Amino acid sequence: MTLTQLRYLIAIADSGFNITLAAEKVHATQPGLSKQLKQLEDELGFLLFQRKGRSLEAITPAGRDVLAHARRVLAEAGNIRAYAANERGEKQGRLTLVTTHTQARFVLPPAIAELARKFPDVSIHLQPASEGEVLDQLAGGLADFAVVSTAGDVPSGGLAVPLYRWRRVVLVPATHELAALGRAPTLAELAPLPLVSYESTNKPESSLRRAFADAGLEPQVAMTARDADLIKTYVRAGLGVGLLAEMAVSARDDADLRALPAPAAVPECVSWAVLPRERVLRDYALDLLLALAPQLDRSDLKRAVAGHDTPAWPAPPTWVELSQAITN
Amino acid sequence: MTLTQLRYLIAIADSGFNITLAAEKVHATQPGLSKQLKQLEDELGFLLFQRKGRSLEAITPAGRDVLAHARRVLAEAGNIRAYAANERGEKQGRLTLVTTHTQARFVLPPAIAELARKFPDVSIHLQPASEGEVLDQLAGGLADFAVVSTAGDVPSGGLAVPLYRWRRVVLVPATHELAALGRAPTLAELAPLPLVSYESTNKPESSLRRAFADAGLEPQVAMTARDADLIKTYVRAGLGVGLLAEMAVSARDDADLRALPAPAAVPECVSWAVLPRERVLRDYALDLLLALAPQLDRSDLKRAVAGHDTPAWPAPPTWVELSQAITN
DNA sequence: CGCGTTTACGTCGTTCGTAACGATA
DNA sequence: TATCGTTACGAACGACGTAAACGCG
Repeated sequence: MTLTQLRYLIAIADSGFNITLAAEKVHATQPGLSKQLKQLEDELGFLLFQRKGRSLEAITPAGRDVLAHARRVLAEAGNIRAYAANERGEKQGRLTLVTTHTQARFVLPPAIAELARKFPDVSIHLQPASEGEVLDQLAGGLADFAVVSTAGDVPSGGLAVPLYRWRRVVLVPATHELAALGRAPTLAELAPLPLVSYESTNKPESSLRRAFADAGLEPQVAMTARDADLIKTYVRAGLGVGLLAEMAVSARDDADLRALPAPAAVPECVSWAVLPRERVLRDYALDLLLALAPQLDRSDLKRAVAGHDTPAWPAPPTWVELSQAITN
Repeated sequence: MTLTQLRYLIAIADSGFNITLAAEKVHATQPGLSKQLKQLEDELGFLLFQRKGRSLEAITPAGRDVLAHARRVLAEAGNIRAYAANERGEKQGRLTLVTTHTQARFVLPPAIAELARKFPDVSIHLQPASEGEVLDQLAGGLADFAVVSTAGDVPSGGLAVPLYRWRRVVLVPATHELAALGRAPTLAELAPLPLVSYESTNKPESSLRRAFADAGLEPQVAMTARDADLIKTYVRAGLGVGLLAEMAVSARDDADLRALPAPAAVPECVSWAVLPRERVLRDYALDLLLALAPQLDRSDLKRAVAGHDTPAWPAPPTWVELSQAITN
């Protein structure tokens, strides 16, 4: 058993059991992978993939178990390499983030721009995912860290670092009746109106639905969309009243719309960075995190990542405070 | 970076930085290890060991971190091998248990004898350790599982499986005044007498000390010893009243002594098997566990080890019930 | 001068890529 | 017939062991 064999095994499994495709991914030849796979199977004493004729058809149950362990082996080997790269002061590498659209579109850009300026040889990969998928992707080892939002709970699946607090806003065309209201509408005022909001609103446990339900009201959700840009588009089209994250509304781009605070009963949210446990992050990943959350202390963060203990995090600023701190 | 290099690294660290000694342990030559170490250091870009002249003097701080990751890599690789050996129905291998003297001397023998009969090609290694060291050794990956006892708490550091319940007994020479008592002595009756018990009694948080303290009494501990045989020896010598695990007293070997139940205020203990998380156990290890605790279900156990969830364990029998079940 | 590490060197095994072959849809 | 996996073969690389050299106590 060698690290190479395990790497090939993973590549084959991740290529849909296509050895030729896997060979390209690992920059090797197809017969090379074929042979190494056979050697690994010989050493272990059983087949890792079910053959149909000469083709690989599926992974065997035992293969699935071996694969899971192989991923851990390679993850740890990767940790050693990442640690060494940090130790050497290496300035190039990859950085993969998994996050939702709102974060990627409205929050991350300045921090990522700064990172790209400071580390021009780091290739940055944004992995978009829906609210629910983010932490799954992270658990799969596909990203260096995740950025997610919750209304209340601390996200699980890793070391959760609070970044900032934010509220939702009600967004309407300038001609809409609510535009002249001059204050936050109440839940009761919103309930009869057609709402346009995020897909996650469809889930019964969404904080928005809960807020209405707690007030004995049922919201009229006219439409849900995956991202804030779509929501704004349909608000402009007069489809309904937008209810979305304050980060998604800009004074410059959305001058034709009017934003009001959401009802007080709609709870505040917190955005978090979730760092996978047992994963060594490159120093530039911590840099990005610090750019996202200036209130954090670098050595605190390093100790938390290494030591597996969760310190008392500094209270996260509001989005308004944070965005001012970043632009200054 | 190869698995071989990491294995050599660990061997060198575990041999007190003596490459020659490490080479013997891994069945390779000394120059081979020397060269592989150098290659690994070259690839990582920094020294793993501090050199003094030509000798290795100590591990560097970075080396310590790399070493920790390397151990995890090799542990996972070992998991793959163990899984494969199970899959193949392999009947030979190693089994290392870490446990206290009482378990090794009075509880494990019949179960281990059965294991040795069923798996003659498995070499069994009992790693003795004091009460406090057991779980540390387990965490270090040095054993397949641990057997420990607690008075109340569930042991941490792995998947804790309750094996049996047991009580302590008061042991005196046949001529001792207590011998004729015919009932359990009270704490007050024991308090003035010189006691002979385990070393762990010295710790203020020991369940024995707590029982006396809760009754407003202070025990007179005349002597502590690491193992039950020593305690019995000194009880025979008239040094005091023995207070020890019921498993350690046998009707046959200790006919010259008299055993009384301990005071009711001395709490019952539970013996546990603690299985390291994230470690694949060989099937014969589970066999041994089942021999130790017949009330367990094999598939329950397998699921618990694989699935990381702790099921509702069956209530453990008392030692008396268990020893009858084993001898039948 | 013994102990332990490093360097040098020759051999062997292994891996890898190219090319040809086989099977399948 | 196109696609994908296996087999065959030759070249290159790398690992390993023996032997010798080097430093240090």
